Order: sequence, then C-alpha cells, then structure tokens
Amino acid sequence: METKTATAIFEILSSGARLSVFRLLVKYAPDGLIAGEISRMLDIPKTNLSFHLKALTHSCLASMEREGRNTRYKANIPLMLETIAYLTAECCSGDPGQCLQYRKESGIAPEFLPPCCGSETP
Amino acid sequence: METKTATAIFEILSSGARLSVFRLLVKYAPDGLIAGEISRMLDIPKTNLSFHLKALTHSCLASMEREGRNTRYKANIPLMLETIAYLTAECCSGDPGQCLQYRKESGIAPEFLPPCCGSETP
DNA sequence: GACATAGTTCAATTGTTGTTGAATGATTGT
DNA sequence: ACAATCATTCAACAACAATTGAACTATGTC
Repeated sequence: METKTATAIFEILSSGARLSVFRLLVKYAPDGLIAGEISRMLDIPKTNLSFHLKALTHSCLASMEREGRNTRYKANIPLMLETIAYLTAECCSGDPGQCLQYRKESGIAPEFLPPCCGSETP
Repeated sequence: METKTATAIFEILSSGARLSVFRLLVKYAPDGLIAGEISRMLDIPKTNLSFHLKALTHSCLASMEREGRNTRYKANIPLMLETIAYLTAECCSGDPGQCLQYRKESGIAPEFLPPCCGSETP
C-alpha cells in the first residue's frame, strides 16, 4: 500500500460522522445498509450523509449499488485490513519479543489485537 | 475507546508527513528517535516537523522526553493497537465465518492480519 | 400524467489545517 | 560570557473540509 492511499483512508476516518458510518457498515457486513437506514440510525441529515458517503465510496472504503430507488452501501473490509497491515507491518523492526510486550501492556484481550510483528504467526 | 479519541488519532495519521513520522517511530520502537534524526531521514524541515511532532504528542500517539539538547520521540504502540481494536471490534456483528472469508479475500499473509471477530481466538 | 419517496448536487458560509521564514528558548562546549 | 547546536513558537498566507437549505434527478405508486 502506498502512503498516499493510507492517508486518504485515515482522512476519511478522521470525521466523526464518517467513522460512525463506516463502523456501522462494518458491523452490518456483508449485507450493508441503505442510505435512509444509515441516516435514521445515526441521525445525520440526508444532505450531509450523502456528502460523507460520497467520500467513503470515493476512497473505496465503501461500495454502493442501486436497489430500486434505494442505494445500498457496504464496507470494504479487505481494504480496512490492508490499511491495518500497512500501519503495523514494520513494527519494532520485526522484533517479536518487543511486540509481544506491547501487546501485553495494552490490556486488550488478545483476540482483538493484530498479530503485530508476526508474534502470532500460525 | 470513544469516537472522539479515535477520530483524533485518524486525523493525525491523515497527513502524509505525520504518517511517515509515526511509522518511522513504530519501526524504531521501543527506543524511538530524536527530532533531528527524523528531520534528516524524512527530509522534513525542522520547523514543520516540530508542528507535526506536537500534534503527534498531543494526541498521545507519540511521547517525548528531553535528552540533553535533543528531544527523543517514541511511538505509543499500545494506543495504536487499541485504535485497531476499536475499528474492528464489531465486525460482521461477530460472525467469525464471514470475517474469515474477508481475511482470505484480502490476499494478505495471515500473520499481518488482525484476528477480526475472534476468528483466531487462542 | 401527477405525486410521493430516496438520494444527490449546488452554492455559500464557516471553520480548520499545512507550510514557510524569522524570531526565540534551551543546552552544550570553549 | 560567547558562540554553536537543537528545537520550538509565532504570524501570515494558502488551501481545504463540514454543514446547511434549496434545487434537482431518478424511481416507484396511484
């Protein structure tokens, strides 16, 4: 992944409205949601939601497809995973021991943490 | 993690300069680097680098400590891991089978992917 | 065809961010 | 004390992002 791609994705997620929309689409993967549902669930005006959905689709973080007079949006989860890999790939110059230490210190349940430095390589 | 915290972090990573700085600090974890080294390695003017380092430390993505006349910066990797967990936590409403499918489609080596939905729960 | 519904685009306003050079603060060495 | 080095702050400008209401397009219903 190129830096330019990654920054574009982080910029998309730097808006509270867009982050909420994206996480909602992640939660409702793989079927996604139609725009009206999103607008109601998050209480975002349609006009503004359109603006943010356009940004999400333009960055490829979401896909859209028409369904009659509705528009269905779905999260691009593989791209999300690629972005996470980009952020963690060179962690600690590849020292698994150090990464494991960080994982422990984070206090997060292991099943919600990325492998980070290959410390959990299967 | 609160939405506000997450958006602040993504906003930090949405600048090419800051993303490069942060990834460099991740790579050089846990020792970190001093400002001058970062400036030279990434070819960013000191003035501008200071601006971005301030943003990084203010968001807690990096810590700083004086060393004589130098200032050493270190990446806050646990916070990075928390942010990743926040983004992936509710993925697919917790359907491991669906998540596994996404992981396969992503084409990324498994050791660089987060567990996502607990599909790799130890 | 007329009407309602679902979304999008447009223009304008408001606010925020990135970058630069010059000036300033802080620490070390002579 | 003086100069050199490392880093930060400041002011100013340019560029960009978020939000809103009104107007518009497209689809489905009577």
